[in-house]
Amino acid sequence: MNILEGLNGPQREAVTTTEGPLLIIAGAGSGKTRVLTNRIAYLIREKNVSPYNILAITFTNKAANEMKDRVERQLDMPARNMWISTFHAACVRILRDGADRIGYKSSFIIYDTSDSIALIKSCLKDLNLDPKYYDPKAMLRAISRAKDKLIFPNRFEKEMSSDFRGRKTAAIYKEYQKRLRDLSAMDFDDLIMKAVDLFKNNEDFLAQYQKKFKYIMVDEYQDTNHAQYELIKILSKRHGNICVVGDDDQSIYGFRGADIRNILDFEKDLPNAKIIKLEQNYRSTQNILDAANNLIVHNKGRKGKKLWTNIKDGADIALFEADDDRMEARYVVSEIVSLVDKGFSLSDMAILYRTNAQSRVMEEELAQDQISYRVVGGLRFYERKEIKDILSYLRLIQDPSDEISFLRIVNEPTRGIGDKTIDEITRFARTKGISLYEASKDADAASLSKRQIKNVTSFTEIMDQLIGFKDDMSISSLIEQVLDKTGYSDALKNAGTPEAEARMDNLGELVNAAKEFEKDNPDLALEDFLTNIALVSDIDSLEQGQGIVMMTVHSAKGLEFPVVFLVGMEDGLFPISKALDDPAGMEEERRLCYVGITRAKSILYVTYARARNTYGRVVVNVPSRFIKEIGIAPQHKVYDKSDLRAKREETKPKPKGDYRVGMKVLHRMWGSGMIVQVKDMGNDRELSIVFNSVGLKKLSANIAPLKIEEGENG
DNA sequence: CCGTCGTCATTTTTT
DNA sequence: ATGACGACGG
Repeated sequence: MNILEGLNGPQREAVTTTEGPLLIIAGAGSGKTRVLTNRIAYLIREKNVSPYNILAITFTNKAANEMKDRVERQLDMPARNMWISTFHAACVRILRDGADRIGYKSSFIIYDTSDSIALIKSCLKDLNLDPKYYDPKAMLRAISRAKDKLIFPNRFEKEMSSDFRGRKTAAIYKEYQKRLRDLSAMDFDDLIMKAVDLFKNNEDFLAQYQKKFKYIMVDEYQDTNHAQYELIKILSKRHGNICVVGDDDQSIYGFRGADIRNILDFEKDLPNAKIIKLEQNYRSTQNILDAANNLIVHNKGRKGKKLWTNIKDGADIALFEADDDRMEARYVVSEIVSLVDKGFSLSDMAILYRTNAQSRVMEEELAQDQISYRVVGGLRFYERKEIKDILSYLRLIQDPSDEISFLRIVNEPTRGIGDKTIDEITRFARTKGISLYEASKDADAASLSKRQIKNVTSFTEIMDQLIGFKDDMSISSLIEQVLDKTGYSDALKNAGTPEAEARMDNLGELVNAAKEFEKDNPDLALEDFLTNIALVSDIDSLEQGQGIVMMTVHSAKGLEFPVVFLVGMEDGLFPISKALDDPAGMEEERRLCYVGITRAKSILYVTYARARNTYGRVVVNVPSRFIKEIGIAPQHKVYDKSDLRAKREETKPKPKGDYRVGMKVLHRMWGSGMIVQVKDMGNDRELSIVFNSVGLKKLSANIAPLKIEEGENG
């Protein structure tokens, strides 16, 4: 079997252009992964390149694993020597190798967002700053953006010194980095920034890697930030064989520091670069592609390309206007049922939305009809409280000097160690220059009461015992021991609530995950398990299973489904309200919508609701401007909503009919919108409705059954 | 020190 | 609507 067989012209060229810088503009569904895997196979088989010399970077672990599998299948040999991984995973590997050169232990731990926020809070306390004014999340965002741009604390300080707040932010950044180092911890952004730093300051170390990586490939290049760009640039400097694959129309991570200029300016950076466009789409029907093309031409800053396909027109795009979010969900469910009747499988379908919060109504209505579903993302598994608690125990076992983990679980479950005791231990630890855990072990020496000493000692005894287990026990058994010895299981069992039961189930899942990990990586230790968990996301484990999947459009990037429901297409939701008066943001929303549309292979549904429950309030919206841009004619499909209405009333009886709009303005909103108070005469209760500016204009038309009374405030 | 009550933010998107 | 977090009283 020939590697070039079945490839079209541009694809073939992309596979065989192995030397020098190459930019592949790969439209959605243009066989990008195939090109990348074949290119690797071509390098090894035809060009006699050693797998050892190849570095392939993908965006998600899922994509990395898929690529690894496909390469292995194609070459019929294990890809063990090849680096196929995400930016973050590759950097962890590099950093563990060179950690000592930047003053880190090679066993450094990786902080996720909530760990980072906890640490920022702790820094604020030390710096005597009010978290009300210096919002930890906002601070972390600022720091994160700086790291994306490789701005270290010193430079940040210089650049931000013009105002008071900037100086304080710089101080927080500085303190945060210092604390991270003391804790031998790195956050997500550090992984990239420190890897670049390590290379820049250690020529011999860099030379080693430059020599090794003769051929570098980067997938989803449009989503790289400046730091990632620098990393690639520095690594590829020696051999110059850098191949990046991306689609400027699918750049959707600007909020995370992704710099679309990386792709738009590729030729400027590398004047001898070759550019290949893959414009033939093998995924979707012509109708779906037309929709996508119609939409994306409204964006200005793009390289410009037009997808085409040999696949026939296919079904019209279905557009549905629901009265509210529940009816929208009802409609989706009824369509799913009829598609299943027509022979579609649930696993052929996906519901995509802009925000995670939208999954809720969908879940309720799917459950109502007993349709199995899976929600990807949202409250991620590894971010649940009980999971984080147990992981904190594991981290503390791994590294007893980890103070954030220590603080998280000293009193979880409650064992009588409160703020007073912890303050005292902290003070003691600081004066002696030891870690909190060491200080606890020396509780007698600290000025603690008898009772406090007893509580603290019982904690350290449990911990010491667990630490003793570490080396001669599997990870899963260790987790079971943690659950048992710390009393965590007992505390949950005693609670006896259904919610505690769910937590127990999740912990069971964690034990399973550990068993799975042991099976796949028999030679790896606890440290590697923790690293793996820190870098893995739910989407990575999305497998062909039963049930319809639900996820955000962001999560769906890189995936495809025969049937896609793109729901919640309303101005203010998609595009999100924050982007409404921000041209760059609007373009990103449009690209996001483009990603959503192009996930569909044969059937695409677009739905929106005129009113939607948000923050426990009813919000009246207008259809998304993108619907017009796509050019879906409303007459594509006409539905009789009466049975949907009936069904909705049946499942969730709502007050009907005779509202009285009091027009008492509770709160004036952005633009000309407002919140008004409404009296529901049917149920004798009051509720408030939010009207945005356009919604207000259409008030009488939109809410025909409502009787509007004279307002108090006009 | 522990639990309960009230207040507040949350809804952008994630490695 | 719901959950996280801080303030209070037992």
